[in-house]
Amino acid sequence: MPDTRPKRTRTFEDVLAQLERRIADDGLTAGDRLPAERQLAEELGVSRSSVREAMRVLETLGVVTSQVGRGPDAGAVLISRPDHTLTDLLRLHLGLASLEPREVIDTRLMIERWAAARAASAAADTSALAVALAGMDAARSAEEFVEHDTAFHCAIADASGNRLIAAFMRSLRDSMRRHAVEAVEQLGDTTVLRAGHVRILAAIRAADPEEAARAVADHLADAYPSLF
Amino acid sequence: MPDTRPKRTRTFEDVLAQLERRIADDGLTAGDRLPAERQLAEELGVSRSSVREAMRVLETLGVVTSQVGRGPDAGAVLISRPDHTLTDLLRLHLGLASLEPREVIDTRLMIERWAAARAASAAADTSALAVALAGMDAARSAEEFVEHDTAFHCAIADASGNRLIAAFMRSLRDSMRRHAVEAVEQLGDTTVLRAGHVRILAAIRAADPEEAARAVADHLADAYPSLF
DNA sequence: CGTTCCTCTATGGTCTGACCATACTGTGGT
DNA sequence: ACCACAGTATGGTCAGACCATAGAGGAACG
Repeated sequence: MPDTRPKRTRTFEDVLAQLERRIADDGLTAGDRLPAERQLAEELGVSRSSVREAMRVLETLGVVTSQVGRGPDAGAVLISRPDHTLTDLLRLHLGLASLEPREVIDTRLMIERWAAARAASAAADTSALAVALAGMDAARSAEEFVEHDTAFHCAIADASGNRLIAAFMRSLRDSMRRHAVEAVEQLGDTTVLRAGHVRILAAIRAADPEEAARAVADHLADAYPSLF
Repeated sequence: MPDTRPKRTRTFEDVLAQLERRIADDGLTAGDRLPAERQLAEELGVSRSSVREAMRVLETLGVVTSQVGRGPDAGAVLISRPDHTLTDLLRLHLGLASLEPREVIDTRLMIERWAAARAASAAADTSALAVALAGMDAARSAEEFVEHDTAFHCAIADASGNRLIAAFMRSLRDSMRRHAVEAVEQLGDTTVLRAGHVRILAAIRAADPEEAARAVADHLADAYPSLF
């Protein structure tokens, strides 16, 4: 008897496993539709409540989205959006005080250094970076500035070509949005931040990975002086 | 009219918001209990189904765990386990083909270089690393080897002192477990891997961050030759 | 033939009420 | 002091109902 653990399996977990298996077996990808809740319940021999709880899990994990109504777009459609999941994850665990802001900032620094270096090596498209830069120059409030600043830094992650890194970057920014606005307001003058952005962009365009990483590190030190 | 979207809010999302607010306001942390489902339903004026769906989301995000029965340990208890969430997230999105293994490996390399360097700088406790090393020497199968190998690499992340990084590392390893076993089996001889581990451990003990990062990078190149 | 309008229907979202297994609580007997 | 047993609060599940939504499909009309 190798398995002495009773390890009760709840019904919705079984539904979850069946759905995951079905996705793998049928080779379903983003855009494909899952059967309707009532139909799934009947097929699997469970109640609709259990199916719904499984759907809620998949939705939380950014794997499906649900639309009411009728037609090709209605029902549970497979998507691929890990962003919201990570954002919720970080926000909640920050709220639970089980993660320190310092840990999040350090993680962001790690990611952004890597992404900038990678973008520089890959001769990535930098047009999104330029657009965000212009947006920051036109910003007339801290919130507006932070919005374009976020776009700039997420564009760096996008330019790295790694979607997992990019999703993580977006989530880190989103979960720290409040801190970012406060930091910008405390700073008052944003010219030093602009200089940092220009330097990062130049390094990526010059295909200089090490300079890009250094520029990012220096820029974050400017943005969060209290943490360095 | 900047916001024409009615953006319907489902009941369980409202419950989620209320719960998050309550956690923040009451300063609840891991170990504290949430009210019972029936009580929450009555307090918030919603059905128990909606409360349960919200609970399922929180459970998926690694914020609560539910125990049946009665007593101090029963009911919904706040926890702090982002590990399973991240693991599920990666596994499902890999299954959906919305993430390439290459992206996951790259992410792991980024994390582990950072963690090793940080551990070296922080003069971290390396006893867990030594234990895992001994475990690998005693391993008599690829699975067993990978198990201790995972422990070794997670110990590096733990030693960095950043719990977010550590959780991410653990999830990356878990979601790539199958690949790791295959890689070890293909490699056959594990002496080169052992040498890499010894070098990493030595660098961390010598408080040499740059050598630690280099050692990790070289080691991963040895472990996944097909990807470099 | 095309267009407009209305009805039908499948969908997710919500609620109610019930029953079950579980695991502690408390009581009563020894 | 101990033990056995009924009580009870908990999450887990189910069945069935109703609602709002939004496309599908046909009917009426030009």
